[in-house]
Amino acid sequence: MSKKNIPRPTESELEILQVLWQHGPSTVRLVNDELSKRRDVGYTTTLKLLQLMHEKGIVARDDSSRTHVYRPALREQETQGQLIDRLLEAAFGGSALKLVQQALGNRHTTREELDQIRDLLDNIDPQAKPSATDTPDELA
Amino acid sequence: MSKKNIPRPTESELEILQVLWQHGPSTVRLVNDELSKRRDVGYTTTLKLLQLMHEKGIVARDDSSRTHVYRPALREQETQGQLIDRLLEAAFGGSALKLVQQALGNRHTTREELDQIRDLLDNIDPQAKPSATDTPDELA
DNA sequence: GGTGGCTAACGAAATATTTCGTAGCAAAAA
DNA sequence: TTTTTGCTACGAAATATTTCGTTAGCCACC
Repeated sequence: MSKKNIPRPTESELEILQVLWQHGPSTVRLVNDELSKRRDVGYTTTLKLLQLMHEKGIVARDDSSRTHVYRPALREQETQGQLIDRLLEAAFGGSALKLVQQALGNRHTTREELDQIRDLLDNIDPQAKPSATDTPDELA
Repeated sequence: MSKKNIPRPTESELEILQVLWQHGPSTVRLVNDELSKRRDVGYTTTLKLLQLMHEKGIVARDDSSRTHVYRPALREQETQGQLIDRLLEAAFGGSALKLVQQALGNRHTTREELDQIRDLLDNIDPQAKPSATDTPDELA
């Protein structure tokens, strides 16, 4: 029993998850206020969504007091990872390279961010030299 | 009139688009055969999907002969770019950096791919040295 | 010139997603 | 205590997505 029921948040659900990830445990009111900053959405719509997410196990809730408090039941990184996997399969034929190229290519990215990615690359593969000769794969 | 009706392919539609991008103009039969390699899907299901995609303008078709031939009406790169934008907004709060970190971090990527990404980075920002001092932004 | 094999066109069901209105209850305010 | 306010639960509509069955036409072949 490693990974079975992988919840697949919908777009609306992700919107809410982001609020919860960012603000921590929140009431319906708070979540709705946040969503309302971006678009027009009714209170009961947000409530219903949170209730459905609760049923699906996407969020947990504390209903000990009259005003319930919801919190994410999915970890941000893990969820993001799954979403990338989905997109990778759905649109990039599984090639992470293409995805990254696309993400960096057609987009305005600051030099600072580019540097951070370079650091990341170096951490993933400390052997490889940035741009010049490759280290031989086999050790004699 | 720059960008208005941006078609948003569903997951099934993307599956089909990938086949078309990969194989070029194709008959329903061919598309369905490809899809069938991966999962169980009826011929008329694929047909219907292609017809709907045609209505939506996601694919174009040549129906001059009895057996229609479909081809993508969306460019692969452009579509992939939009999908990344979507995901960026939906799950990463707009941070391309986080997305790339996630894409590269929790995944098995070959050294070759990592090197290609390094090249990409150098191309995007030819000024920056891989890790050392930054070039001053302003010219005196 | 009838039959079998393909193909497109519909119509429709099953499911998933999004959005609210209404009702009932509890707590706070008047 | 009455009124007002705020919250949850529930039901249901509107829409979008996925999946097929059925029907009818075309073509090649026997």
